Amino acid sequence: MTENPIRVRFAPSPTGMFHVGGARSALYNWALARQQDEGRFVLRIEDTDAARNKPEWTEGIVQALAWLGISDSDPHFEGPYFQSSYAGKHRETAERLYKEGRAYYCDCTREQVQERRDNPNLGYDGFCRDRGLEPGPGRALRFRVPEGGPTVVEDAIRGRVEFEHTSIEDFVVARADGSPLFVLANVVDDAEMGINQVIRGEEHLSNTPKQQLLWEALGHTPPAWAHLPVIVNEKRQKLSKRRDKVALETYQDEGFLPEAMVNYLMLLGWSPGEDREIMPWSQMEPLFAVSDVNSASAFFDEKKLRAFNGEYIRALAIEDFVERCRPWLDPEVAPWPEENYDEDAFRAIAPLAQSRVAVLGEIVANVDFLFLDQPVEDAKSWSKAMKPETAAPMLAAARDRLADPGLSWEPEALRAELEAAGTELGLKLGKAQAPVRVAVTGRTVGLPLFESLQVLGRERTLLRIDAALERVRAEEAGVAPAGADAVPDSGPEGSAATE
RNA sequence: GCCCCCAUCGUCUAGUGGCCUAGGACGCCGCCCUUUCAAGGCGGUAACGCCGGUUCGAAUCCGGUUGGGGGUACCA
Repeated sequence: MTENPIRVRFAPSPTGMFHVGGARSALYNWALARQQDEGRFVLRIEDTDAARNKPEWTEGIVQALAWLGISDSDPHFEGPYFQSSYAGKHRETAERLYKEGRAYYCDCTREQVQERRDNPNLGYDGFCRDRGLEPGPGRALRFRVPEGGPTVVEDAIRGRVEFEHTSIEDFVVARADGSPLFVLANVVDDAEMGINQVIRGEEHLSNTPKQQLLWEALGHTPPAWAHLPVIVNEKRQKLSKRRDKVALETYQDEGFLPEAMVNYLMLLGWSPGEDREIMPWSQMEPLFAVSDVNSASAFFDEKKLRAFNGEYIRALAIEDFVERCRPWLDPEVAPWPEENYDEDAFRAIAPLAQSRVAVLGEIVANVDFLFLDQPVEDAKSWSKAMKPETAAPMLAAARDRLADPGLSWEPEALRAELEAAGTELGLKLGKAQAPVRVAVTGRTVGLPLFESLQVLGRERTLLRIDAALERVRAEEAGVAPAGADAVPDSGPEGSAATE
């Protein structure tokens, strides 16, 4: 279509969070810019709304992009530019539009506009079109939409879209105070920055005929358009920051890998074909084409994202996995006392956790038993594992066997002991290990038990089994568990004890 | 209301007139493996919204219909 190198742009307004929909748009734009040596991805911060414009938010945008792999140090990256710094150009253009008769001043108030609509289907009836009003207080500048003929938008994703001019009102391009509106500023900036391909969300499709009219009025060739389908929630509504989980930062905090997020986002409306899904960015980048983007809205399925994330986590080299877990092990956020953390212990157990976490944040619950003074208190796990008939004898037997000073503290030996203890009580290993697991980790589910015990160490294992045994016996005797670590728990535990 | 967009398994999609008794992935279900939970292996469930055309032939083309969605600001 164009021989000139592609220049696309990503133009978010700084709102304090980075929307996943914006992330997908950015990625699509980025892929196109990267496909050509001279292709450029222009970042423009639309900060005209002074109310929501803080420097740190811009920083957040740059960081979020970098997280996705869109680095401002890449030669294909240009900017950031700030819309606010083009205010002069915007006003100049508005004035030019007026001087050339393409726009006129209007002193109608909002109420008058409402009253004046002769056609109930159109917002403004063009009352001031030919009144020849001069610029002045209270007068907004409206674009004179040409009479007759439709404006045809050629959209790379949707094809030809026609808008009859009778359905486009004379829209305001500059407020009474002279400040430009989005529709104008956006066009002026895009033209100024040489943007020749606009890829953005479908919510902008209805702005497009107005913008195209503006491009033409200004004597420029409009860019090629592509309107991406919106990303929706389970109710099939556009993802909104008010009610939906849309902030990229949230996913980052939970432990989603950028590789997985990028992979998933790319697939929301586009497919590399050939039944391929898990595919690194480097392979998708050259394959991507806007014309292949699906036109139907897409549901953001976190379940599938998690599955992808798990895949990527499992594919990590163990060293990498350990490093990536760091942020959640940080003393600032970890639930255990800083001095309890043991790097060697973590590294020893990490391989077992790698295939068990779907998001990195889950690493904490998997290893906390190693670093907490006491295992976590989980009433459900306790009542499920500490069955009155078997828990006490099992714990006692386990204690006796594991306390044997001659026992080699290794998974195979530990397993053999617990298995034997269980057999004596008529319990299969599955049942036999449960009380021990809960005594030691606090939970019924977790990493393989014998390796866990190995890393935890003999001392602490025995201490925890003792404590659990004491508590079980106290509960069986109908006495409320005493001691500092006893956590009162009514309902489920009481009923379990009477079973 | 009006303008515009959209429509294949629950979800994301492949499919561009015959290769489709519609393929993959996530989810879900079952089995295997198994110390819990994962992971892994095997198998299964499940879709072309509806009605008309066009055509020898339609998931694919056209019209309508229904149902979703987006936009309707002196917001971006």
